[in-house]
Amino acid sequence: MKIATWNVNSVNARLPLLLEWFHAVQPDVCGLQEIKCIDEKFPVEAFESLGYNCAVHGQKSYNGVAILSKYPISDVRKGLDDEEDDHARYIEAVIEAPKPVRFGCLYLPNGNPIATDKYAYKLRWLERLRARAEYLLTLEEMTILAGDFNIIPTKDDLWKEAPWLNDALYQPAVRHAYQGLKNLGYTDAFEAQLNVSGTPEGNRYTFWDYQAGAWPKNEGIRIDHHLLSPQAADRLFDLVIHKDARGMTHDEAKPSDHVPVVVELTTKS
DNA sequence: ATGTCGCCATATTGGCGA
Repeated sequence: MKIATWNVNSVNARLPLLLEWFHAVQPDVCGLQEIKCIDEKFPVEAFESLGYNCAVHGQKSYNGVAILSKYPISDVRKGLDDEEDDHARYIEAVIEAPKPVRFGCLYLPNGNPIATDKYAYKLRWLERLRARAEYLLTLEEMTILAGDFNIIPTKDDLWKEAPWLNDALYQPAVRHAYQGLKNLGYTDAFEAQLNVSGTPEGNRYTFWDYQAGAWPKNEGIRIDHHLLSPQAADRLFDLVIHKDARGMTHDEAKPSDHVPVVVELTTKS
């Protein structure tokens, strides 16, 4: 069972590329972030024609998340909790596969610049995510929290440390909060797979900025993650970062600045 | 830090967010 996450930077601007990729890769489930549209403008029919069910939590212009699934989707939840939050950044649902998976798709706040309320919002959002993550573990289900975390977990997850020392993606408090999620009992799928089989072609980045020639210079960072509950981690079989998607074009469509990351779980009993 | 994107208002460009 293939479970993907992809920050697409506008689902409608990216649609031809997305359809090509979904047709080729055939993930069973995919979380999308930064769809940048309201629910009514999400291209449901295009994805349905490829065999996907859609659950959408959209917003005008910014943010917005969605879950696509070849299996039926149930128990859809939009938003982390009851706290007031005018950003659409979290959607969760149960994927009704033979072995059901609870899937949380998240777009964590960027938080820059760090001396502002944007950074405080990121830290608060991390506290709220931790509370939800902690609750989900009590269910003792196969659970995956995946998305654009806007967190660079370690020094190995960037090409050079200096430019990031004052960036919200690499602050000690933010990295500590990510470690805290792992301390609860979640496994970072990339780290776990790295321990088993190394990094294919040496790449571990999931994002390359549009600016300053970051992509041709391979100045990337790893910020798109899958966190697996113990029940899901026990079934981790593979993880593939689709680096080639960063160079994809399709007619007039340009690539996202993020690439898809696909986790494969075994379905044997 | 910035060589770029995408969205939107009320446009034919500029502000915003990333």
